[in-house]
Amino acid sequence: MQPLRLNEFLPYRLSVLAAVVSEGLARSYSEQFGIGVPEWRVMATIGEFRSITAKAIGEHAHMGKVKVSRAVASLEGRGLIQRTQNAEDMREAFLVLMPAGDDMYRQIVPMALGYAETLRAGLSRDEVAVLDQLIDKLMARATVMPSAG
Amino acid sequence: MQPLRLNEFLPYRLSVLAAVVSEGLARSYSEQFGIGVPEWRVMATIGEFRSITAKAIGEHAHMGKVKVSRAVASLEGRGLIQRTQNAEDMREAFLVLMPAGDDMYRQIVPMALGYAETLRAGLSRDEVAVLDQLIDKLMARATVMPSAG
DNA sequence: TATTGTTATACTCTATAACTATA
DNA sequence: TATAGTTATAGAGTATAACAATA
Repeated sequence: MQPLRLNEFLPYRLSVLAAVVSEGLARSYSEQFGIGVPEWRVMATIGEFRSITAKAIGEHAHMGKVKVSRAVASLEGRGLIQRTQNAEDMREAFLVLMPAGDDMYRQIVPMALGYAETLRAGLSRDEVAVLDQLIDKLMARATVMPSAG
Repeated sequence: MQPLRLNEFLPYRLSVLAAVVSEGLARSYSEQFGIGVPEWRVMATIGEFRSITAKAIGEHAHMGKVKVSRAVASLEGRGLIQRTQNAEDMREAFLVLMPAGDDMYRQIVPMALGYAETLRAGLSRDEVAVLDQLIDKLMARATVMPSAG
């Protein structure tokens, strides 16, 4: 049987890397702004699109509707975002950043971009490009794969 | 302000990729063998070293002592592993796979390696090598980084 | 005093499904 | 019937610290 060395095993390596990276960034914005990963992803998505429904956020930020709903409720309760029902389909609402949310967003974005920049700082321009391609390819494979075994 | 597009943001991309990859693999062994990620990591580490303490497992598999302790208790309760106190330091115990655990391990390893192989199947030999280097570099950066901002 | 490992506590997160309102 | 979104429930996972045993 082929040996399996955990520290050379791709799924394990990706999992640990993502956890370390995610925790490093999340610690910053959770300490400074008191929000968690789901709230950050919702704010980032609203900030990116300016006005968007909960469903579209879930699709864009890889979150289920329950998680989106709870993050939205939390952000709305803190006055960071506002929802306005769509008059043409009263089931859904458009979400936008309130001034306080926009302030926070404008503080988090440079910090987050700086974090990603620092991460990439050890890589050459070519390596950065290859990294992005590799992530895309692996995502495509992993998404299509039925399951192992 | 520089825009932040979530789907181009490295920490987010790594997080989603790792989650998709990890879930695909974990679904297989959880359905077939009824173990979760911590149990799999403990078994993989014992299988790799044949005999090892809980503390060393935690260091090797990036798990806290509480998580290791609970995974070990679960695996021991199912007769998959056995612990033997170290006569030279009675605080710790060496863990080994029992026959049933070894059987399971020998079924999971080829499946897990096959999964990783399928993941990499779309990559060239060069890309695989670069990927491993990139993960190492990013891990080193992320581990050293104090926090963002 | 420090270390290995376990247990307790409270807390958070999650998955599922039931539910409301609207289409 | 189907969809957008919320709420309920229960179960799993987590962090922290307290704890026992040993060094």
